[in-house]
Amino acid sequence: MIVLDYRDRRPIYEQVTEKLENLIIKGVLTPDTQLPSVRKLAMDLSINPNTIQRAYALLEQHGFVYSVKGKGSFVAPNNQLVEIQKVKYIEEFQRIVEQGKNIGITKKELENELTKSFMEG
Amino acid sequence: MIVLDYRDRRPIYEQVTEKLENLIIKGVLTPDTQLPSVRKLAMDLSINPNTIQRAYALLEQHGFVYSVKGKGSFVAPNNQLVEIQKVKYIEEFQRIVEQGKNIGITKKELENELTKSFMEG
Amino acid sequence: MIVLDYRDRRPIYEQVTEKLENLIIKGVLTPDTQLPSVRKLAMDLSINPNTIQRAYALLEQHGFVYSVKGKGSFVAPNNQLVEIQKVKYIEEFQRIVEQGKNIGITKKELENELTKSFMEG
Amino acid sequence: MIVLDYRDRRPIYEQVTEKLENLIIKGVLTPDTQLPSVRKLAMDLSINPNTIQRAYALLEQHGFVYSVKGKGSFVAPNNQLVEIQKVKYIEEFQRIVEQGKNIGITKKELENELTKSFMEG
DNA sequence: GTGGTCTAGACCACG
DNA sequence: GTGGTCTAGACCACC
Repeated sequence: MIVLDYRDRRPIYEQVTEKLENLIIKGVLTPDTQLPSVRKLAMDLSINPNTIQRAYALLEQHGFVYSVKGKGSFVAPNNQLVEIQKVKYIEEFQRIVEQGKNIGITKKELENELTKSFMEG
Repeated sequence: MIVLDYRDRRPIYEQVTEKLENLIIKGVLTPDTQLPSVRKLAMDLSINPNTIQRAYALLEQHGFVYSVKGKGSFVAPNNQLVEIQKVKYIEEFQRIVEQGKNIGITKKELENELTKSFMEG
Repeated sequence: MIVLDYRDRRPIYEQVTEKLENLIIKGVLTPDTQLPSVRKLAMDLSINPNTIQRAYALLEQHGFVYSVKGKGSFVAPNNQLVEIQKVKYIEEFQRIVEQGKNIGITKKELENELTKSFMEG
Repeated sequence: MIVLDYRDRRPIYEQVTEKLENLIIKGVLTPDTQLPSVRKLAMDLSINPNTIQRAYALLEQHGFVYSVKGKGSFVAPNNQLVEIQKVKYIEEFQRIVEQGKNIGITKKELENELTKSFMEG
């Protein structure tokens, strides 16, 4: 379900968080579904439980998950989750566009790339 | 000429490198112009000379600058530098668009953001 | 495993880098093998950890190694590394042959040296 | 007569030395010819006289030149000069061949490069 | 424990 | 004065 990339420069817990968030947003994990336990997921990915713990904490902080002591972690009902996620994404998108303008990229060029990206995928 | 952002998660030497590369690409710093000395720029930004040293080393690696011991660091004649830079940028842009598709962003939304970004700036 | 030559004019971090690259190319260090930690290797060679750090950073840049924060540095799967290395070497070889022609060395002489070198080793 | 390359990583005085040595070995500068004065050559190359001074000192040390106080520097009668030069060169050549063996270069490959280099030039 | 960044201060080679 | 290397020691993020 989740594949880690140790050559990715980002920390493992961030990768795990992102992957799980994507699964939730895409609807693969539906509201109130129970996530695998910290220990189990840690075993599956053969990494340290602390790392999963941290990822789950982030998920909860981001509002994707709620945890019940003694029971486990569950997917939160995604009310405005997608919206929040989108807003954050848009902010990053604008940052990178700004950076592009700094090195002389034109609007046209970016639109072309956009078209290209949305054709194939 | 350069303003550091200590809240930026990236290391300082990377920020300095990027800022200087932008200045070169934009033509503010023209070929064979002498950059400020390692020590002077360090003083101006009130950071350690080693950090600037590292930034300059990166700039040299990237081909934006050539350094002569005992003389100083100079802007390199920019042959295909801008092109290389653009290619790298486009790759990153595609990565982020891909990520957007993963969370359900539509082509239309991104095009709107593009228009917005290019209006103001 | 590594022996430093303090009379060598090249900086230490470069010597370390080269030695490790050779070990990887020769297959002594195989893909995904963990390198000694920065601090340990520094102790073994009785030099400063920063110097090893720099060597490892170079190795990563050259694609010989990938580093994971908190875990360690590992030998990268060597895709075309050997080929790239060879190309660079050939370039340097041509440079030195060119230099030889400048001082009147003949092809014959160099061929003799070649034979000599490949006999002993 | 001499062209400097400021992007060459070697120090200027070494470049000057090498260029002059080559001119002497090739016979362009014949024994007892007077070299340009330190100040004049410095002016011609628009570099610091100290640098030329150092190059001339090296040349004298290497035996390519003898200097007469108050008169100037003169090309030495090249008795065994070429031989000494060759010996040094051969040593370096062997070093680089050795390095090639370390990364798995074969004798055949180097012989091919040799042939290539001596064809064109 | 690991890798990575930064500072402070020294020293070298070069011009 | 310049760039470049190295040491010593600190701190951070990560596992």
